[in-house]
Amino acid sequence: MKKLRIVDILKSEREISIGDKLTVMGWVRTKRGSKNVAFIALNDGSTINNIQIVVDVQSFDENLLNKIYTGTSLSIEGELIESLGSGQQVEIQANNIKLLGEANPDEYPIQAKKHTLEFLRDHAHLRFRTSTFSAITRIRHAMIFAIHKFFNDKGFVNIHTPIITGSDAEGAGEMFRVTTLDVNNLPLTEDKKVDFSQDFFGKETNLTVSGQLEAELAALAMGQVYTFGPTFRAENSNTSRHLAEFWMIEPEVAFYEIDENMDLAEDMLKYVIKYALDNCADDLAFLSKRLIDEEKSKPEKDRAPMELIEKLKFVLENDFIRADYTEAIEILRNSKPNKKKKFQFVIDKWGIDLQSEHERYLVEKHFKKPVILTNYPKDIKAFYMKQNDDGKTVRAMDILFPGIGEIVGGSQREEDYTKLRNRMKEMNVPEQEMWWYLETRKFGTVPHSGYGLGFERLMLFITGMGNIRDVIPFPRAPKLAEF
RNA sequence: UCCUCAUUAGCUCAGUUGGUUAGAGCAUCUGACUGUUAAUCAGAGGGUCCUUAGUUCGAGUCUAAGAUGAGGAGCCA
Repeated sequence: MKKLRIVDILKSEREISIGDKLTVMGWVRTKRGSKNVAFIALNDGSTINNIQIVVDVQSFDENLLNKIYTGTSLSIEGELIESLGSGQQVEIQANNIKLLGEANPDEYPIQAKKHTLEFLRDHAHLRFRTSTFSAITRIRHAMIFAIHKFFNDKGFVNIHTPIITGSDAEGAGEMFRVTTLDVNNLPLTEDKKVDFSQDFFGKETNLTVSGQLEAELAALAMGQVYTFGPTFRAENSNTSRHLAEFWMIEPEVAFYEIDENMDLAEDMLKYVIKYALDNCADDLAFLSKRLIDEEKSKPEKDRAPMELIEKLKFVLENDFIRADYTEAIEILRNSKPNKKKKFQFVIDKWGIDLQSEHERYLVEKHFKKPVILTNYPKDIKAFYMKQNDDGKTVRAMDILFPGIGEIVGGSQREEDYTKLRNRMKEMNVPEQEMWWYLETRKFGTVPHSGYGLGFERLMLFITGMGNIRDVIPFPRAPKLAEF
């Protein structure tokens, strides 16, 4: 008997016809019914949609049927029939039901009703079984695949940069230490410091906070490379936009100026959005509906101006705004909230860093589109960014998205050996630990650019979810490592 | 880490000015009924009111500390 996944049973060009026998396996979403007939909505994770199993109650053992609840796993042999009900086109008339695994309703926490996302976070091992989370998980896969496809089709080479790093000079945040030393009995040097020469690597090591520096090494030989790997930040960040362990995409391209870098980032974002619209229509429709329901409980002024799919199409069809930091400061300085001192941080002079409230004003109120800001003051950006001729700014670019803030951060890199070395000295970046990075500027240096995209931030945008802990299966954050 | 708010049945929530035996919907159980769509109808069971200390004759309700969660901020992707 043919074993089929639910997605393949429900699609229009299916392998089997009405009247054919088949086997289907999955988990019960709901069971309804009575003495004569029962209906089981079965889901196997292959699609957001369920297949309806029709059970003639009289021809089955009552004890078996009494054990079928939400969460129970079943193997069904039956016949594909056209549905007599109105909610679906086809369904399966069960001939044989095998109970694979019981789910005691007194203990099984997931019910056939709406649960809060907070509750599901506490049951992360079971939340894959909900419609919302299975939709997110399928979309997440599609986005991973789309990103690799985008870069592969453009001839990029994927680089696995190290997860354990011996350099603590990347300056991108607090790091998690990696050690095999006995933390209850640390070896000490003569001056009572921990003796890391006895550690596994013979030196201090940490989990990576960015693959960029290593990706640059590869780009300065391979031309076009990208990384897509786990990234770790030990910051005590308790927000809906931060994780301690997240996935980052970092393309790095030789012979690339900042404008080409912006084009690449915009093309990539639009490519993956289109990929989602083309390949995840059912899941997006479900999430859109879910979001609309959720918005109904909010006051009208706090509601999103567009529903999810409309928003994705809008971003796809419009050019991102490109503006200089200096222009942004002028816009903000002359803005109503600034003049009325509604901003918590009033914009008074050139050179200050933009706060979330400013970025949100630019994206959501002023431009009403994604915005790429460039040419930031050098003092608020990293040491490796290319210095402009004005002596004040660097060729940084941040892409700001509505509702999410900074989704991409990148720059043209400083390729001049002397300028880079001087900047490292000014910013107290230890030169001796970065000798390998500097050597790429000493030997055959070329202009190059790259950026970092936070994958989970992209997922927030694509799915319309509000909390980053709901777009990754097993979130890591302060006090959160249960699952 | 800071600010604000929250924590009551398995889940989502209500609970008046501090006052008798803490309620509802869903879920579960029992029964009825039905090609049902998170089925419906009737009934039943189900509580460490987050924890600790305090105020009070009396605390779900007031105070303090702590835990956990949410929203916002900082850091950033």
